[in-house]
Amino acid sequence: MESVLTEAVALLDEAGAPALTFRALAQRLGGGVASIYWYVASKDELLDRATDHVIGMMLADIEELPGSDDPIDDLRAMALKLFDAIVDRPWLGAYFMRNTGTQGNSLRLYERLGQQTLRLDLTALQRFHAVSAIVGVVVGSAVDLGQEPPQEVLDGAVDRDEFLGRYAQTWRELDPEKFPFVHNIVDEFDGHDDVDQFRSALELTLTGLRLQAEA
Amino acid sequence: MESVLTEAVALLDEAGAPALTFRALAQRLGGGVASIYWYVASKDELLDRATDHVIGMMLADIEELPGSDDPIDDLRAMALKLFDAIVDRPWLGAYFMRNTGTQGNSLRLYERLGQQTLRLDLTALQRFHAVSAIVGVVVGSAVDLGQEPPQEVLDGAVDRDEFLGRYAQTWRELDPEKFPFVHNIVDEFDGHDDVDQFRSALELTLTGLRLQAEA
DNA sequence: ACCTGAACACCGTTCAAGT
DNA sequence: ACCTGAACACCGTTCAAGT
Repeated sequence: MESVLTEAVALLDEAGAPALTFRALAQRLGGGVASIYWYVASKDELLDRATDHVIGMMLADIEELPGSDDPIDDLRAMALKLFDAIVDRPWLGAYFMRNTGTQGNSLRLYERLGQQTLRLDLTALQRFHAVSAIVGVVVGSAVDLGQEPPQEVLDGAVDRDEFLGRYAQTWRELDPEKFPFVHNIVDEFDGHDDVDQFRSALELTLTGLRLQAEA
Repeated sequence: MESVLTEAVALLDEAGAPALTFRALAQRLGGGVASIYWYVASKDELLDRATDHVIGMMLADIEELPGSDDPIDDLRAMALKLFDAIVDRPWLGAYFMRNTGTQGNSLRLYERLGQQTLRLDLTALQRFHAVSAIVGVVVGSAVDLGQEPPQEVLDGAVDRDEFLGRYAQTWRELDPEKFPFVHNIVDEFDGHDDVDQFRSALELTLTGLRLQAEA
């Protein structure tokens, strides 16, 4: 069972979600296709368990964080750790936090984030919404990451900066009258860093949260 | 071509992403499977174009909004319209704003959101990040919506409140020592409204943004 | 308890051929 | 320019059968 999940995650890491096939997995495990059905009932369950498996590792990372006297600083540190893990595993974007409700490591992670809000002067409803918002920021960025590489970049035929630059160029050729915003930000888009984008989005949410807690 | 997209969207609306099949689509169009390949080069392109098609309708909705003297109020109104549209089409969650960079209605929508930030006292970088953050909140909530209905609810065998209540019950049975946060918010989770959750997440981001613009 | 081979139904995609 | 039937390679899943 353990090795089924390990190899499933390895396949996902190596070539993304489409690479995780019962046949490919069986071959790696040196067995038949149908054997896997003894461990999981369906591909959905395989994906769920594989995701839960890596969330378990993320959870271990997060529990090692030092912690501070500011719960919002701690939330930021935790969210950044999550983001880092998703950068390393873009396929997670599609499955991360899919089943918070169901038992397992997703729930433990959810709890861990939520515990920081217990240290803030908020109502229970505000806490529930705050954690949803933070998870939402992470998932929103994760989805972005999950579908960014457009095959040419994966092939190494063209690097990310060149790819962004190409898009930026088509933006610069748009009518400035009709696309004033795109023209305003195109230089920022060109060569931008995903982690900066994530940090900013997170910061807006955390600022709003801090204000709410101090009100 | 137009009818290909219309029927594709109809299939997606009726039974979600798995229902959109070249064979199902061909049958609806009263033709052969291979015919569709004269209009689109692949299923990915079909999905992209179908998504762009509905984003075009969302864009029309958004352009009808009255507009106010407060750009942040306008951003909130636009984001809520987007959320409403995604509630009606949960399958959008997986594809919404997947290709902002590429031409089409996604880019126009992106521009439209961004134009509101031009009315705020921000740097170009802050504007770029602000719009990403808002889109992120929408996408984050959209993904949540896209995977919520767990077949029993779709079948109508059990309604949403009952489904949430069942989860809430398993949460209440967890050890309160290990899951203090979950216990703190379980009553809020039970029977919660998705739109409230979205509004709160959006509000935190918009509050942060307003503060940034006034700094 | 754990594994297997072989089949089934379904899928996206291609291609040579038609009008 | 537009459509077709038939095939190909691949997929998740099942099942009767083995150890």
